[in-house]
Amino acid sequence: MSQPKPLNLPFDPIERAAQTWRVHFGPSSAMAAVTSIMRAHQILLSQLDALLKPYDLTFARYEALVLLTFSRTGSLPLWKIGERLMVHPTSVTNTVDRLERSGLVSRMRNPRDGRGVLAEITDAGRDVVRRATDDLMAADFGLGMYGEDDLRRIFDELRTLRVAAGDFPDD
Amino acid sequence: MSQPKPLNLPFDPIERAAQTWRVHFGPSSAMAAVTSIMRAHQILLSQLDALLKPYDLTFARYEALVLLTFSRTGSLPLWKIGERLMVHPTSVTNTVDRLERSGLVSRMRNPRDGRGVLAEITDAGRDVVRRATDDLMAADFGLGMYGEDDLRRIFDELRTLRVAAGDFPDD
DNA sequence: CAGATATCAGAGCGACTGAGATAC
DNA sequence: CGTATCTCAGTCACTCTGATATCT
Repeated sequence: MSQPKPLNLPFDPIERAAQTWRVHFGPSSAMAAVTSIMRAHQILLSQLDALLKPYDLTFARYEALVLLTFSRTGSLPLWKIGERLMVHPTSVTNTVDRLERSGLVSRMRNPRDGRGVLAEITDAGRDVVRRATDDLMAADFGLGMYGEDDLRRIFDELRTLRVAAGDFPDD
Repeated sequence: MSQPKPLNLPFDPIERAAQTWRVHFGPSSAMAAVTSIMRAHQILLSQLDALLKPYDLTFARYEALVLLTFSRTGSLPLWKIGERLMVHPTSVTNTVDRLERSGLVSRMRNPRDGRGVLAEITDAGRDVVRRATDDLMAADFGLGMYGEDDLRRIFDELRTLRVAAGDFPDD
């Protein structure tokens, strides 16, 4: 992914688009917000992937590893990984393939359900998670420009969207 | 892209991850915020791409078309499209290829700079933009659950990140 | 049996690198 | 000349669909 080129425009391209939008089509705050989220995603993913590159991880693979670290036994059925990370079953297969090839997890039959497969984190996997997490936390996940209040506000604000999308009930 | 599966979990997977994270690694608000942005991006992109599918457009291609609509002459050099949309030069070539194959834009030599190429929107392109924009606005860009204030707050909050990433100066 | 859990093949999308053509 | 613009070839990551095998 590399660094997201600094761009270094003399103006805010999203703000400019929003102004022009207003003239042509009308209200543009939704368009500006959606574009901001797209760009924020792009910036953050670039930074995180760059931080994780030395460990031969992507953010998606890192998240899967962390999830396994969190489980009591260090292993989880693939379907549960997909559920928690909110990704497609075939993406889980792919992610676990890649982690297994790197020796960070290993596959086992699920003794409690013959249909299923468990991904179990290896010692090497635990070691990589620990070091990668140190790096990510040192970099504040690319969000070092925000204070605690801002971070919580971003989370809360986007939670509304996730609830509306049907991710989970609003309590 | 289709609808982002409603997920329908009985709990917020990001909140749960943040709680566990706190126990294992410490403060987790940055991790929760970053994961929220990732998920928000995924939800919105799915919805927008689904809305645009009838027009054989992706959101990236739609943005390029809109940009051309906004220009005085209906045409822009490719490098400028890349600058405004914040995407890689080869991605612009690819996007314009796809739009050209669909007959929505056409390429011309730049009369003012023989090195460059202009993408010019066609009548068919203008027609598609108009209809697609109607649909997107009717769907509030997938952000209908927010009010004006929320939308502006989201934009402002994420602007800080874009400035810090070097996209443009903070005035 | 129907339903759940993977996996595989194949496609699309977008991002990138590196090399090259062309024009300024 | 060096620089800027664009294209091409190739790689990679992620996502999805549709089909299949296996097990409950």
